[in-house]
Amino acid sequence: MPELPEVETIKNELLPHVKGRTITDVEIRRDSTVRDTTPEEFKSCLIGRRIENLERHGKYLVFDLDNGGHFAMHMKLSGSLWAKASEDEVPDYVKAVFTLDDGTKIFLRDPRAFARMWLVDNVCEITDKLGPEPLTKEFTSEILAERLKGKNAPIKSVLIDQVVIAGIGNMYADEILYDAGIDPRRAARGLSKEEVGRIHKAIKRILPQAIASKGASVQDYFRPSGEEGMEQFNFKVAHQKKATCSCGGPIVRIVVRGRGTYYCPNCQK
DNA sequence: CCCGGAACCTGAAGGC
DNA sequence: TGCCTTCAGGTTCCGG
Repeated sequence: MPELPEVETIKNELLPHVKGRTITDVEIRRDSTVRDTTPEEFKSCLIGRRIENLERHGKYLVFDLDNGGHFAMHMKLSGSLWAKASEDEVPDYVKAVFTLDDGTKIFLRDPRAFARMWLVDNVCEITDKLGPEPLTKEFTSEILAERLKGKNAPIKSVLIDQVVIAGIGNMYADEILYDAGIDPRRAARGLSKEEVGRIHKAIKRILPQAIASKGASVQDYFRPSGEEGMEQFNFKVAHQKKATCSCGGPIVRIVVRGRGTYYCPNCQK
């Protein structure tokens, strides 16, 4: 599922295909993909616009347009963007197609049909709802401690709350807590300063490593080339059904606040 | 404020 | 083998 490292990879790898290109056509194959406006208005606002840049905010991908407007996408569980020369084979489960002035087609592929896109006047509409970006210099251990302060919810739930930190989802939260050696059920406010420091260090290690691997292809994540990411092969606990930890103990799946959670009871206290 | 649950979706996995 | 049921997951919204 696209989390911060996957959306960052999509942004990085899609950019050379779209930067400076003008949108010549938009096809919406499933109306519910477009939010807050009609597919017709969405199309008419995009056709003829040049794409100046791409931004990632948390798990959101934002296209900057030459008229100062933007449109945003959220891949939710199974969305991916494929860039193809026009006559190439077409992926399945396509919900929207963008044609560019050099003939490139950008396909929104989404088997679960949860992905959404919408027009955005000001990027603040997106960033105002999000906590800090975890990979910035400003995101220190002290800031993390501040964000966790007073929260009685399990640390796993707090880490995936986009209001607390932007971009961490279910699978990376599991990997981060394994790396930090913290039981996912621990109350956030009960963590010591040293333990918060370990989580902070794990965030700063796991997310860049996943970006270097071009994301993790579990479920339906693909890069714009159609290739898979490689980070899933580095997972220690996430989605490791019936696996054994390096300590010799079993990886266990539990449910934390309704989310499937993998961890090692022996290594995570 | 905090929490739980439903809704949105449908391919895949599991049960019989 | 094949049919049927259940599950997973991010976000939003509603209700207690």
